[in-house]
Amino acid sequence: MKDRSERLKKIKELIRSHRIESQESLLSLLEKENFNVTQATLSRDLKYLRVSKISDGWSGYYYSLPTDESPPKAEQGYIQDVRRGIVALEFSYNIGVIKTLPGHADSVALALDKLNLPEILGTVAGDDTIFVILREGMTKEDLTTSFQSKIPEVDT
Amino acid sequence: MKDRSERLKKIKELIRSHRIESQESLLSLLEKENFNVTQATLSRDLKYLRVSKISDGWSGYYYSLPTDESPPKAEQGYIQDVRRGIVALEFSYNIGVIKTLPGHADSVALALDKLNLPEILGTVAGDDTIFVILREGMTKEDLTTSFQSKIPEVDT
DNA sequence: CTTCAATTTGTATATTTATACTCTGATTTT
DNA sequence: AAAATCAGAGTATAAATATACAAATTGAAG
Repeated sequence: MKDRSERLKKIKELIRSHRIESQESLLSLLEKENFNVTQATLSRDLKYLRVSKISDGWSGYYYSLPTDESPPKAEQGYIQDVRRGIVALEFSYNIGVIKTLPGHADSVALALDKLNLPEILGTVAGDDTIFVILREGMTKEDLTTSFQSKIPEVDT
Repeated sequence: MKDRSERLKKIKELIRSHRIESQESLLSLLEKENFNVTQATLSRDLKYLRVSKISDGWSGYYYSLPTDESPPKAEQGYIQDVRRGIVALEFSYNIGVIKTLPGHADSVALALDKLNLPEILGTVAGDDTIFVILREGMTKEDLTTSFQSKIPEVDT
């Protein structure tokens, strides 16, 4: 059927470009694109597409396409929310390494800078990786606390 | 703590060797091995391990370890890229600075990333310079060892 | 040994996701 | 054209999973 495959395509596109943490939020993204279905259908679509929900090992979960479906396509970001672009965050001493969706490091780093978090001395962005240098005395915990209090909501 | 890491190890082992379709069934496998925990703990373990539940596309779901836990694929091509591009490598604490031929930083860094070396937390590339952040506890020596085992005949 | 802070876990529950059942409309068969 | 078959989707609900909170445990500092 025509409608279904259109929808499947759009779902893949959305998953590639956004950090999506639940079927409900994916659902509302789809609505914005004028695809109106229920959560049940979405669940079936995701099963069909072999999409998996994986952990960033830190603050939550997000959907991901199977590896042979997620090519390194660096596309223009419509990321407004810092958290939405972040795929993983780990620390080594005073340096944090953030992994983002491909091509999104730049915009996420910019957004991070704008937050003016006291813990952050500076950032450097590559394509899908950001280094965050912490100020002396600041810890990973300080940052995550401050971070979560500044970032009001997740997804839409 | 001792118990936890034992358990995590066993969980990885079980996931590698069985098709596991729910936390409950994983739980009972663990019980047989004398690990007694609740579903909640298991959920947290799986999050920590970044285990994901994936669909086989038709009959159901099963747990799977993240790809960098499973056998590495064809990385031979990347190895050549890495070898060819590196001009110098020096460390300051947990940060390595790699000098490359002009304009090559990007491709070398990409190749480095693909190697998925356990010592490397992340990289960011400029034009002819790459920063490499080491994981906590890892040293320059660990990296060069691991590096040379994957890439014979490179001086650092 | 005590105290304080950090980690780990269990309990209870909320949230999220899968699915049994049913309906609809499209397509094929007779 | 009616009957039979089938894929897709909605509804309601079951099943699975994540998490807030409190209790327990460990480790470090005095």
